[in-house]
Amino acid sequence: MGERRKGKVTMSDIARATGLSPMTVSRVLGTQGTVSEDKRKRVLAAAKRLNYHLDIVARQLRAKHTFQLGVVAPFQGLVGTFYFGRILQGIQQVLTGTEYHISLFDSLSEDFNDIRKCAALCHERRVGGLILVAPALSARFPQTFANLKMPIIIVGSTPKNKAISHVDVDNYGGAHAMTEHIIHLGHTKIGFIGGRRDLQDAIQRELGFRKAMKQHDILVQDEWVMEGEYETRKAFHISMDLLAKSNRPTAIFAANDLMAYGVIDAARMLNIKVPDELSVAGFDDLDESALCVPALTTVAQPMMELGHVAARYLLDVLNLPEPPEILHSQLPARLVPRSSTAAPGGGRPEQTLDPSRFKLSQAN
Amino acid sequence: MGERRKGKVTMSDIARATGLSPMTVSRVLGTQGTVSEDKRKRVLAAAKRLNYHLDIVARQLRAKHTFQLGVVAPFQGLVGTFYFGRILQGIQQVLTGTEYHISLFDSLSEDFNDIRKCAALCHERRVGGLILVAPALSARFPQTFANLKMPIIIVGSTPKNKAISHVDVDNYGGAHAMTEHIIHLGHTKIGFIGGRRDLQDAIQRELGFRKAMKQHDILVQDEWVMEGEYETRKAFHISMDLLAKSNRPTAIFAANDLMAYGVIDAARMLNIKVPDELSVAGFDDLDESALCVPALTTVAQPMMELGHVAARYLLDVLNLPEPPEILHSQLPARLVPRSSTAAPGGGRPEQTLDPSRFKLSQAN
DNA sequence: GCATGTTTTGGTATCGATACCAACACAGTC
DNA sequence: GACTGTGTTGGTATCGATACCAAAACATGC
Repeated sequence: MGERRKGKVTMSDIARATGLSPMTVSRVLGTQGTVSEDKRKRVLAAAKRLNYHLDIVARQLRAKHTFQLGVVAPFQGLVGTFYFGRILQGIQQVLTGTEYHISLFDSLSEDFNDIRKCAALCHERRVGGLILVAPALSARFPQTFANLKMPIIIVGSTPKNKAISHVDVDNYGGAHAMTEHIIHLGHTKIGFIGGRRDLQDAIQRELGFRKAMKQHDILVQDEWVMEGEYETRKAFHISMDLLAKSNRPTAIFAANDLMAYGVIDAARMLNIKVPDELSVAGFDDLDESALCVPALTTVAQPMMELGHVAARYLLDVLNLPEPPEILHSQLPARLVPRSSTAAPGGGRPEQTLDPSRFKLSQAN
Repeated sequence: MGERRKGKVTMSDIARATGLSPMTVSRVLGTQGTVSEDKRKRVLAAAKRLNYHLDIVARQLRAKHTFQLGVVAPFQGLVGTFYFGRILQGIQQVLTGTEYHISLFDSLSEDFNDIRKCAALCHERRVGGLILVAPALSARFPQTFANLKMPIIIVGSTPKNKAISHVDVDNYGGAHAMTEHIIHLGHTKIGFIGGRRDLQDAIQRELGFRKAMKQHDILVQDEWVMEGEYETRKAFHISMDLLAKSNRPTAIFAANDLMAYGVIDAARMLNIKVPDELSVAGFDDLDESALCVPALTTVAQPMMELGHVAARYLLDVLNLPEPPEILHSQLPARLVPRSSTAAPGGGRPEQTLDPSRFKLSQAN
């Protein structure tokens, strides 16, 4: 049975083996076009017998369609993160079952002008569309890709150029909701630790905080608002200084969970009880946040859904007959109250050891 | 100057524009073969003027070489992790500057028999080689891919089939070193929390622990050895039970950092001081481990280097004229002593607030 | 029977770049 | 001038699958 050639088995080989034309074989194996049941079976049998594998490269050349979506992201700093993993999972979930696949590009791979190189690469590889995962976004970045004239969507950031589709989390709304949660608990002395002010999401979260404070006529104390760079260590230092002051806030809203951990650590060092003497809130809902002590009150972001929306949008652009509109989508962030926040002054309605700590948040 | 066609600009277009043959154009733009300086400039100028972009798909078809390396990993559960991010970064670092690129495949994308589908896919896409990132490894898994007869290397796991190359971290050695570190501090009452016993690395870490104990003639107390599933929550529960006993260990070695956090949390709940009354050690050296209080003594794994080794191996197989040997590589894990371990009984030579906490570990 | 419509099949050109071989130019040497 | 060698060019076939068109097979109506 093994009439193997040394090289690759092609459709022509099958055509020869079955006595049919290559075109008929293609119709069977390429899964389109009508072929009589009889011959279809003969072809499939021969394909199996010869261990045939379709060559996608050849198909791509002829079909002018690679069935690849490019995902562009800065490897350094993003790829190993919670966020990116979820987004990628979301994209893959949508792509599973379709013929499309992910092609990954590193937006920072070489030197600085690499953005253009990266764009050129996507062009060369003929990806059908691009998903730019970009929490920090220089203005030039999306523009360079927009010039490629291929379908494109930005995830996790809001570009200035309104002609470019994007999907992002409602950081503003999430921060606003969290601030209101803290206010409703009865706090008025509220501190805020933000992220780097050149990051879109950090800016939005701070704006949400300030807006809520203003709406409730609570003064934002400048010395209680700090920039924390989104990392635990810096937030810890800042908090040590802040909490050592005689006049300190009764609640601190950190713009991400990592920083909230730092605040909690600092409080612990200074023997300040959380949440009795200090409420702490974060943003992100990392896996650990449901599990740490005390379980962290935070804002969950629908990261996986970002991936869903982005992938579905590109598939629609590529496959629907209708001319697809530009998409500007903001997915809501969800408040997740846990036990690191409580009413000020220890009059606490919650237990210290929150039972919810032992339930995994069903975030996303 | 804009003599644009509506469709794609091809090398033939440039040939026509310059009056040269397509072959000469190819030699310039394909960057191989010798062409006189004069004509080279003419071609490059025309290419720029016409906004030419090389079509990699066409080249791939002719060259029988896609310059793609497949990276196969279970998206669910791995892609968003610290480990995977670092490995991927390592791979990309090696690939940067070469013509190769990463093509990502989800080993769990559909149903269970998908492993074969996934393998077929890699075949169809003509990837030059495969990197299987697989912390948990069924025996069938690598075998299915090995049948593809393409260069392949397994990362983060050690396959039974010795004919398949792999690169892994020396979990055994790392655990052994950590156990000795604890013993050298003076501990003899040492507990161990392992990972799931169906995971290779968990098994190796436990073996390393037991070996070191044996070598130092210290009895392993069965009730102090537990299975913790690599997660904070379970480890916390286990530790609460364990530490509440009248006869409890003076040191606990958790087989990963997440579980060590759980141990520390439990100790805190029970008012047991770390490291004065209980030393705690982990394994992984997550970013947080250098920053938490107390900074965690742990074992750093060279994840990025795993990616380096794997990618370099495949490039060598694909490009070196020599027949490349099968690679079995174990990279050493590095002991990172911090302040969560100390001599037993509070006779501690270290400060409670370790200054090293404020230095980022330069791991990887 | 013939005209007409529908479905199945085959031949051939093509996607865009490159491998291979043959042709050609220009040195330098006898 | 003829001969060899090196370096540069062009023509053509090809990678493997599919688009397009034409031919063939079959069914249906008059």
